[in-house]
Amino acid sequence: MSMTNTPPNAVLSTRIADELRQSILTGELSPGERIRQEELAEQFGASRIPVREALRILVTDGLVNMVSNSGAWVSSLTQDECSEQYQIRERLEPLLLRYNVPALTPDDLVRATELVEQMKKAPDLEAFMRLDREFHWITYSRVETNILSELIERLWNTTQPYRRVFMKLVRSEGGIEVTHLEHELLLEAIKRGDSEEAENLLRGHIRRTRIELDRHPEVFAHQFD
Amino acid sequence: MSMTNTPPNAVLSTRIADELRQSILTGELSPGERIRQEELAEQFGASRIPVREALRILVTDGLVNMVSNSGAWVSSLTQDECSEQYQIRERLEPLLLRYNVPALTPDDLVRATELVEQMKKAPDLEAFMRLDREFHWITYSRVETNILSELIERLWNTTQPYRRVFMKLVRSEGGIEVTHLEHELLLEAIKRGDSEEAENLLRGHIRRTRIELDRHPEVFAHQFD
DNA sequence: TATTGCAGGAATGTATCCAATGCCAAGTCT
DNA sequence: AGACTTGGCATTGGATACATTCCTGCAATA
Repeated sequence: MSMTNTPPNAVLSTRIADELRQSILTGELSPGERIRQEELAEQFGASRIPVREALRILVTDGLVNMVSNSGAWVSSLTQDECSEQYQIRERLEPLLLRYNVPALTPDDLVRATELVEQMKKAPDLEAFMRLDREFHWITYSRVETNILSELIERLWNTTQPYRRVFMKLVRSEGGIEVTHLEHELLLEAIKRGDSEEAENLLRGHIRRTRIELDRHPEVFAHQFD
Repeated sequence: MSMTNTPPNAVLSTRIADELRQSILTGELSPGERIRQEELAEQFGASRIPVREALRILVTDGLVNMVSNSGAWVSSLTQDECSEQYQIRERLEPLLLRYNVPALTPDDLVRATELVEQMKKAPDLEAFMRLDREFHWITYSRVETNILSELIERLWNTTQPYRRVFMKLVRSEGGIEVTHLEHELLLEAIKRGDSEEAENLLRGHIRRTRIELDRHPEVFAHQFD
């Protein structure tokens, strides 16, 4: 998972893009929030040119929207759009998983097992989300797929802010148990090398989340900060 | 289908991007071809700034690759990458079709029927591809899906150069008949409102093309012009 | 009172100039 | 002769300054 490890001496625009991406993924910047070029330029001690390039990079990532002569905003999703993205994930992630199952190494499986256990004892939401992301990503990144993995990472990223709010809700209601069970079943199928069953379980895992999410419109209540 | 109708007085960078996109889609620019900023700037009578913005826009479209301090190229695909994109399309386009089938109007169906007939008598390859694209797009664009349709248009665009070469091959061998039959069956299923069957037919249509394409490595022979 | 028109200002878009990077070839050392 | 270094050139990256667009608010008029 590329998790945006800051390149130390890279080109300025990509460094700014990475910083911004992290700010969005950690929730420091919220969906709908306005982004002013000049403000950012000052903040980074740079001119507006690399800031603009950075914003365009984030448009590519789906994390920012730009409108001509108007400005840039952190991408925000309506409930329908978020549901749509989950439906796309339902169809694509099983495909990526199928590519990977035969290629996973014993080390991958050990690590994945550890992660499933650690998730059960995750102290807070951020820790859980990080572990969850790493777990799934291990099962996705053994085979190098140039387009599919990027696409899916993008979908994870754009839906992350809403997943955070949603998980906070579900977690406080104790409704996280099903997720652990799903992870265990999925992991077992992967260990057996049963790609087809793994695909089905993963589809169901994503699908259940989508359907639960569809029942929580309040997650999408406060658009436009 | 947004087919890039040049906005007359739009922002310069987007106009340049649109022109370039057309050049790539029509085959005027080939995959792997180098793109020099200054050259383009001169060609458009502009400075390099809007050219750079245009290139970033095309990166978002997947039509251009940029490398820091090195340059930009028209995106090129290996055979594996192209096959991967087709597999993604196999899973996503049926989903988009399912959204649309219940919403299609009688006019849509009339137009789609016309297009299927016109495709049979298409005088040349470019005409066929244009009609084919319009046919499928009619069945995709009645329902407004914000992410899915963009995604699929992007996949169509990035694979277009290879589809062109491939179709030239198949067409000259008279192997286009199956496509016409598939289109007819698909259209009939849509007319009946049978979303599920339409999904299956569409998946098969894309899948067959992918498998045939997999058997023609010569399509990907001349990378890097 | 509602609507239209006109500024004024703030933010984005573009041009020009300069800096930094990377590639390639010529030269030098071993 | 071969491999490493070095300099120059072509190209991209960034800074400053200016032009353009859009939005907002006020005022004038119907």
